[in-house]
Amino acid sequence: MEFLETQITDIESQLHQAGLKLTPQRRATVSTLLHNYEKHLSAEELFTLVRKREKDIGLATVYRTLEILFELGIVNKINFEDGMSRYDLRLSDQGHFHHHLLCKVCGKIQEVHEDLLLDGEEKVKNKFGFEVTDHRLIFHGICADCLAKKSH
Amino acid sequence: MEFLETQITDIESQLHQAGLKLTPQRRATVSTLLHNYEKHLSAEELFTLVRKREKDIGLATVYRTLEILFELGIVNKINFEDGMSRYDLRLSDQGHFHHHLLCKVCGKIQEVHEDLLLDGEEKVKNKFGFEVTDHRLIFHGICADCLAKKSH
DNA sequence: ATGTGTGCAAATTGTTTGCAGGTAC
DNA sequence: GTACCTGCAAACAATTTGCACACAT
Repeated sequence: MEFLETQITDIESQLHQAGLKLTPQRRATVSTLLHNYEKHLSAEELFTLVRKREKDIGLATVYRTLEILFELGIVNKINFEDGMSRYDLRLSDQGHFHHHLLCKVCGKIQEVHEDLLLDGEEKVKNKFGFEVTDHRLIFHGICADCLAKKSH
Repeated sequence: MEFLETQITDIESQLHQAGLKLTPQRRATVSTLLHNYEKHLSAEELFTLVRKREKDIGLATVYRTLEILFELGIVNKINFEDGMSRYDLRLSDQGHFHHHLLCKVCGKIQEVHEDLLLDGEEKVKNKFGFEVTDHRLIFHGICADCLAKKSH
């Protein structure tokens, strides 16, 4: 768990570099995000969780904090076509090989930490002169659990 | 341009198979989509274009038509994180190797029709037991034009 | 004192829905 | 006449914004 504290300190200095503060509300938000990094929370879901710990916080602040974290490149904003944005921490050690599997039966989201793009970014650079800074890769399909249930 | 008529006839029979009709409003919507297939229109943008041709149509109908086309797998619904869904025809001849480059400077969206995923779907199947039916791949970055302007 | 941050409620925006009527087989 | 479709306006839901106040330097 000291691992999480390190991450928060890290984020705090990134905020300071941008002339921003890590207020109690922001600390609670970031910390809750860190504790649920694999859950792909929406702003409202995050808000309900944060509020359990920090009663003095409003939904707008959560939105504003997420926007800041997004601008600083600390979180990714991902849309799984379910009507709202979901937020995903970009932990410094996991590089940017981070994709998703979205099950269209149960809605579960799994993470994939392998490089499935291989030299895709190179190809794009060579062929289109396009300089890649980030990407979104979501596979839609049916997860192992749902496949098993289907063929019971 | 008969190419487009063929596509519409094709879509018409897919609708009929589902017990649905290709009404004048739907025809105008589909046709406008076909004529702008590389533009990644949002529902409202499409609506304004359609209305030029077919005055007797409402925004709700465009949304309903797009929803039907999406359910039938005729269009993809893609979110470029700009606050609304955009719609992309899945032309039958281009397979499903269809990715996007999103320039964060000028907002332009380019299409990539090469297979950048290689055996990615295979890997996902083997490692996670996840059966892929579709995917979304968007590269974020800076397009050639904006790179050129930057280093003028 | 200036700039940054806040909660709350109101405003905004993309999308969906209820409804009364229209049309095709 | 049954099932599908429509436009319109109202409803809805996610997100943003205006504002008056709070806090730190």
